[in-house]
Amino acid sequence: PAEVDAFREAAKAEGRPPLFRSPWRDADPATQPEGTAFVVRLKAPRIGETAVEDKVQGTVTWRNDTLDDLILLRSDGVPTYMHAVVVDDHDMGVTHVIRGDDHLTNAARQTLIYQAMGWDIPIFAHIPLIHGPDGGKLSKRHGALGVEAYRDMGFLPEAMRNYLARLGWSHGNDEFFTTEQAIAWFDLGHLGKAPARFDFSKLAHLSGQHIRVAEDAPLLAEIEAFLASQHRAPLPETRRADLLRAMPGMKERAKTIPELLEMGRFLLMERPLEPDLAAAKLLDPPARGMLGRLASRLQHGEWTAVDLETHLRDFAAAEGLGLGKVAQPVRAALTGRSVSPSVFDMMNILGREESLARLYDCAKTVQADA
RNA sequence: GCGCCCUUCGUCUAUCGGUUAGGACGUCAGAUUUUCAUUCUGAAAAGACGGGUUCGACUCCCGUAGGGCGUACCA
Repeated sequence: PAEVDAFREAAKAEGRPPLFRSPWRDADPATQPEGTAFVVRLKAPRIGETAVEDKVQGTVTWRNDTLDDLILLRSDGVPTYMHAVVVDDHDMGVTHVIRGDDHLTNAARQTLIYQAMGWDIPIFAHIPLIHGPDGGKLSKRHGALGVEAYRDMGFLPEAMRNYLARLGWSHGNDEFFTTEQAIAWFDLGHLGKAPARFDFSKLAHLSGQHIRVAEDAPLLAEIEAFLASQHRAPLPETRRADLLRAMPGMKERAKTIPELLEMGRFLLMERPLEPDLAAAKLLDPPARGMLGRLASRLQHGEWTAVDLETHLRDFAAAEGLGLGKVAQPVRAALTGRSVSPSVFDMMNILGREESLARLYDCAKTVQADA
């Protein structure tokens, strides 16, 4: 090691490439000093060039004098990675080596080992790396995240696969596809060569698309898995069926699992609801009075989403109000929020009893105030 | 420093010598809508730069600039 360090420093000082040229390369084994630790290096060719036929990068060549005599066995006798992968891949009968672009030079060095062993060289494909949104390298300290982090953010796994596949690879103008389609379509020929930047907006958009076309039951399972991974309380058994019924209305307006969960919140809340700031603003005294009159009117009659819409429209007309003036306070009373799925859908799923109870909760408050 | 690679709208990409350079995300403007989100319509937006080759270059070649990866007795 001391010998190598000294060599490198001298080389640097003289402006030569710091490739180590061992003085022992051609030495007679008999002249080896007794008892000194040593490494075993590959006696690599110093003339000619080495080419890697890469399925993505094309033919890439290196002059052999720019490649050094890499270490095969460390002084403690343990093989290096470079040596071990080649032997392992050969023994395992590996035919294709597909990995990150950062291994491209390793392909050249490994080719040297394959050639020295007289083994067939596998097919190489070095795919471009992914960079951060700022174009910089995607390292740990630059915000690189493991897949678990994306799961924790609530992106649908199917969307994540869709997005990642599309990063650096294309299939014509297809942007949205299933994992099955990606598997059927994927080919080394349509991979790009340049690194791609990670774009959260596009991922979110795709996630929303996948949520919208997903079946209700698997989505509920995703919500439960999400809750579990966040160490949050599981969904009450009694609410699962209602949540499933509400799912069509929920999934239209969510891009991630937490957003989906938020849309189902109205089913998970217990009376009396605590309105947030925006909802409280909608529930001013006149609105509360109006809710009381509406609730009374909804005591009887059909209770389906379409009937409810008709009733609310009629009621709004009777009050001389636009539908929005009625629906927003109703939404606030029903959910404690200003954002939610359709009020008609929610009332339908909540049922007459619970819906009216929530409306009366708000109507009562105004009487108490007065 | 040396070696290798990369470079089309802000971003992901299509194009494999002849196109009004297409699509998607995002942005902006409209429409629809009970909120939000959708959905729909429209708009702005690109071949890093300089030389060649060619009847003709985003596309092929050279150079420049910028970026990335590699350069361990790590994997």
